[in-house]
Amino acid sequence: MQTFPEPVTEPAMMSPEVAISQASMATPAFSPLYRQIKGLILNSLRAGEWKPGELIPSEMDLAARFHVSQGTVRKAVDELAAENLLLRRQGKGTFVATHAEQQVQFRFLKLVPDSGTRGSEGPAQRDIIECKRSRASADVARALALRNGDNVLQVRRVLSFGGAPIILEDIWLPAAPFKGLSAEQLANYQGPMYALFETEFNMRMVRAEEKIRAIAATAQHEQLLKVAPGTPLLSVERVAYTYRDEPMELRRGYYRTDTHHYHNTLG
Amino acid sequence: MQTFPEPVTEPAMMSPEVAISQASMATPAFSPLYRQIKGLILNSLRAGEWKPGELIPSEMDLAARFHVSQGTVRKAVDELAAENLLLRRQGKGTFVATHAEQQVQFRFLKLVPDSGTRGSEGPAQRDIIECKRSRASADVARALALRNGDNVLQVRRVLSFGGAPIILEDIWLPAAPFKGLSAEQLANYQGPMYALFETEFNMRMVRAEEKIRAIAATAQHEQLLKVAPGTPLLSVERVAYTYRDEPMELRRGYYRTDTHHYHNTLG
DNA sequence: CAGTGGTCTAGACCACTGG
DNA sequence: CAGTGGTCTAGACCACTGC
Repeated sequence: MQTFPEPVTEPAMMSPEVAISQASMATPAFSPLYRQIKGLILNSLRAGEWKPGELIPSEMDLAARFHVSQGTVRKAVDELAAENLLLRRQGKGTFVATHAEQQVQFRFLKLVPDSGTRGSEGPAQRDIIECKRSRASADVARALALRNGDNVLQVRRVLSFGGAPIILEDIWLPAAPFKGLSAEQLANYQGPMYALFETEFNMRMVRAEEKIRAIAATAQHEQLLKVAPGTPLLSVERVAYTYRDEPMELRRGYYRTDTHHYHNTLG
Repeated sequence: MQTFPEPVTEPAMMSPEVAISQASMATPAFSPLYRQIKGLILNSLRAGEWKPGELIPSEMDLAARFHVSQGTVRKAVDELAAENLLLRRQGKGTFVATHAEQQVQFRFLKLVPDSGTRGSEGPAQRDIIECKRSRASADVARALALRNGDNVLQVRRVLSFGGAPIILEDIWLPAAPFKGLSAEQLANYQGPMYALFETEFNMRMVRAEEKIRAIAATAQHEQLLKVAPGTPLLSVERVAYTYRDEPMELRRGYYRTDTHHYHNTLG
């Protein structure tokens, strides 16, 4: 494997996808070939060459396209699959992962009922309390890598399970990429909000970081979650990132934990 | 690769390590060869053939021992390394993972200061409040797969960072495997408690599940954590498991989250 | 320098899916 | 049945460690 320009055999007429070797490099950070291939596949995902839910080319095709062996492509795809960016299905092919799949309805929601599994209480009820344009406060701007006062969309909603309000969420999104998002759209859409982001705004949330605290309910919590004054609530602040590792959503969740709990596995 | 008895070439004189193929099986759950090898390596870990921190045989040696190719051993070791049971170090070899390493001092503790990284406040101070024998209550027995009233050791301790008490922990351990554990031993030991479990009781904690809730501080919390009455605290109930997937520790932690938060990454 | 894990290849065959 | 991902092998070479 050496440095060479893309021969442009047939794959459309895009992508400067050249696998760069480090033959004569002075070892300034060695990067194996499969990682370079991984990067090229990632670029195609970022560029939208294959959209969420779609089938990507077979390993053999990708191997031919990048002029490497199937094994090398395999290792690249392995890593992307481990990061939940791709989904392998034996006999069918490799697909771009999506939030719209039934199996992983609430991939980022770790709150589960104390007894039974999620879904045992029936489908979640989602009520949009409000959806408005506003200006980013200092902390919202910092979390989303915006400037103070930049336009943001602010959504507030309540999730109920088995008829009882359990979660209150405040969500902030940069206004530009989510132009046109409305309360009606949110209310009518069936499926996870992140799936709507994918199909309507071409925004795929790939990863998130959460900071969890215990707080006392304030007046607005008491009203919307129907809890007594001062009830301890779980405060879950989440920043979600896209393919490009840009922060694209800030979400502050307030969870009732009298009948549910946040579940986490430590490897 | 077929069914065959272990030739006993040289590796000591233990282990019935036979790789079983499924040549004529009616496909009742297909298990690839590398998973069988993984199981054999796991057995050696469970049996204590290699102890935490020790070097295990090279991939070539293991391949010869199991009569498979290096690539197959590699895949087995890859999975064990991904599960944090083994640790690969290029040029040196593969080691049995341990809680005693500096890099991963608090592998299971996800509480971090709001500003700065863990350790920025200096070393943690650990005060053992009590260490006593008692009998398992119904919920403790259930969590540890014991019978009601079985003997357990109960430890209570406070962790302080930067001089301030932040965490109160109640820990339950089955009495038999941890016979001899004392408050002095806990107080004198430098390093993570799980490292002490490894070296003194041959108990390696491999995995844990946590249930997180928000609760209001009670009288004992107020006193030991020096918080005002009713302060919201994070309640973290952890069950830790060994190599054999047996629950070996129940730990109820109460975290102050006014200056710290529980950090979690969602893949 | 030898020994370790890490990468890359080429080829054979297996398990699974769908037409 | 052809096409996909999944497994297994054998061999060559590279990057890193320590003597």
